[in-house]
Amino acid sequence: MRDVAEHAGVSAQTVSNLVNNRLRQMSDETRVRIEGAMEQLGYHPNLTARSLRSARTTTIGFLLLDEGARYLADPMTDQVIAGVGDIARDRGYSVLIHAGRPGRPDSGLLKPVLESRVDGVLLFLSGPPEQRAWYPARAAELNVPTVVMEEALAGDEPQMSVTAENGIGARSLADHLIRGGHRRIAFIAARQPWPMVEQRHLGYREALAAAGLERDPSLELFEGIWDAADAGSMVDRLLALPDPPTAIMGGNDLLAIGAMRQARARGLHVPDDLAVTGFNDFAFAEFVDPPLTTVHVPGYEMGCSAAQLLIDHLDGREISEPHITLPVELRLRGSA
Amino acid sequence: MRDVAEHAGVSAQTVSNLVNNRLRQMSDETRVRIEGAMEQLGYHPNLTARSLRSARTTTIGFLLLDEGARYLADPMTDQVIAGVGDIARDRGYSVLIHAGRPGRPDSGLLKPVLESRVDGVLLFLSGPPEQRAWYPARAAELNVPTVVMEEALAGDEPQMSVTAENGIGARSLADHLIRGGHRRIAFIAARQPWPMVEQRHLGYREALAAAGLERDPSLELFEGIWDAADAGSMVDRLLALPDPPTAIMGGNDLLAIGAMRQARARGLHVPDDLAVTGFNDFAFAEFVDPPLTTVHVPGYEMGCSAAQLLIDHLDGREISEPHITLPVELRLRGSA
DNA sequence: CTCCGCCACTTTGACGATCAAGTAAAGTGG
DNA sequence: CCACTTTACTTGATCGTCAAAGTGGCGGAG
Repeated sequence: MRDVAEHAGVSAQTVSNLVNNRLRQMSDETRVRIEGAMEQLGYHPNLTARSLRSARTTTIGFLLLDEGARYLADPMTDQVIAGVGDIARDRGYSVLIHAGRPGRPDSGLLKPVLESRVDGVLLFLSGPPEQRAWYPARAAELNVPTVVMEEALAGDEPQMSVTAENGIGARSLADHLIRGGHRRIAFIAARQPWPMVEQRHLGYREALAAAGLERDPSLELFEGIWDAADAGSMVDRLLALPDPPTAIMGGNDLLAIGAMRQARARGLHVPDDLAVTGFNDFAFAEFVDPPLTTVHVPGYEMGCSAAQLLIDHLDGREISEPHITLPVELRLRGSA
Repeated sequence: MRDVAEHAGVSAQTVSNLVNNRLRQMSDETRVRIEGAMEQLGYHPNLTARSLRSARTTTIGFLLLDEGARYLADPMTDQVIAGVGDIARDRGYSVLIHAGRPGRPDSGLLKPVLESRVDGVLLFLSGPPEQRAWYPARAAELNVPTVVMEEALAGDEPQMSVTAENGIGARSLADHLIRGGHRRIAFIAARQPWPMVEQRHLGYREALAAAGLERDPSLELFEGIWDAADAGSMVDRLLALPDPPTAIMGGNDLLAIGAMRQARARGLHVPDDLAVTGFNDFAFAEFVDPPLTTVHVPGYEMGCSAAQLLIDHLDGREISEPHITLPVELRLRGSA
């Protein structure tokens, strides 16, 4: 910047003013001269220096707490990332992805915050609720603007949140099964709890209760790592029960697909012998055999909303509603 | 840092020495005192300042050039991101995601480089080859370590590269079809070219040539934006030909699935009336109906390799082979 | 007893920008 | 013609860290 200033015969501050669009007091002549110098020298402002001085990085953190890369590789998450990326690009922000290891809560996940590399964060958590709670609390302590993803907050926390109507979706899925005559309905998910899947589990139980069906713990399985193969072994265990289920609700589409495959491998017909439902409605749900009955969750829109919320906050804009719950949509297809 | 120093009764430089593990000259007593002060004050070094001073950001850029969020939302890309994220986390690096708009090549994509926010970049390009070429060239000009993804480089460029055996994969897929008696084989892809898909297209043509089959341009369609619906309309056009194809190779799995669906909608049986193949072997390929014959591309491993290559280079390690081509694997299933 | 070298620090001065305050010159009103 | 405002800049300090050079005290060699 000093070079540019010298080249244009002005002070560095004047160059800074131009770069930051403070043109209220600058002659066109000077502006043109500086622009020429910048062009000629191939100058671009150093964002690191700017960040240091101004204490703003124009970067938001996409923080994932999860085993291995499960969460990051989830076909739901990439929709969210796409939404976040699009909004961030339009608003002039960058996105820093950082993954933390689960286990005892510690600040590893929040490293980018502690190191002052981001202005705000999007939090994707997994694990038991009492462990998850630690992170937003710590973020509040660190006074960093935070959007908690996929978690329904009570509304009195300092954070913002974006989620989908997971409970409602699961409930209507279960209602659909119950209307179809099913009385023994199983719910399967992975060991590592994802908040949005917990909401689905809750919706499932509510539907059972509302229909006067008793809850059977042996029909609720939480095993494996969100992999189709894990669904297979859970299906085996369910079908080996003395009174096996006639319908299985998968915590997400992947488990549903794994379940359907295992059912077919065991000679069962879906949906006649065993109904199967998914959740998320990822791009391929309608192409599997039979087409998957699932709930459409607007991942891309969730990413957009979250990024918008966070960036609006960072830019000091008014935020009308800090807790967003996006609607879902039942997609009845062939599998249930 | 100054606060910590004062608290511990030493100079800031001494704290810096401890933080950077320069313990050669430090009494245990002092070390313990400083550690106590850091703990007590909740001190964490400011990475922005460190970056400014040391001209290193310990951040790598994941740069995507694409329309909307197609590339980012591709089920292949998220595998790659997962791999990159895992390696980066283990090596102490962060990942900055930045998307650039396609069109006339400009430095928008390389903004994080120009602004000195990253130490090196992973380049995911799309568009015509002559436009793509601009970016690695510009990156070289800017002297930033670069790994070009999904593109087969000649080997004399300053950049590194990671790709998969796309040509070989497509070739063996086409060979399989030809062995199966197919003589009219179509190839469909999106309008916006992705490098790895070009390699596949090339492999397809090589296989035809090797089998003595004449190439028919009306069987090679490039339309839409990598969406299943686009595949549908391409299938319509192909089947309306006077001499329609008996097999369709999709540029990726998504198009293949869209093609299968359209074929079925028109009352055709896959694979008997029309054979369909995909590419990538994303998680759901084996669950569609019929299970998709495709080529397995190791997305996660590609991400790992790319990140490793780049970070090894940044850390000054010896790199034995800067151009990596990972093997693919033919997955013959039911669709062809 | 002096000198040297080593140890365990301290001091100084960037890195590249921004913020806050200052100033010369030109313009305006009475 | 003077006082005051506006315009178009400039100056100096600072953000948090790290590299390089400096310093005081102590032990051992000569």
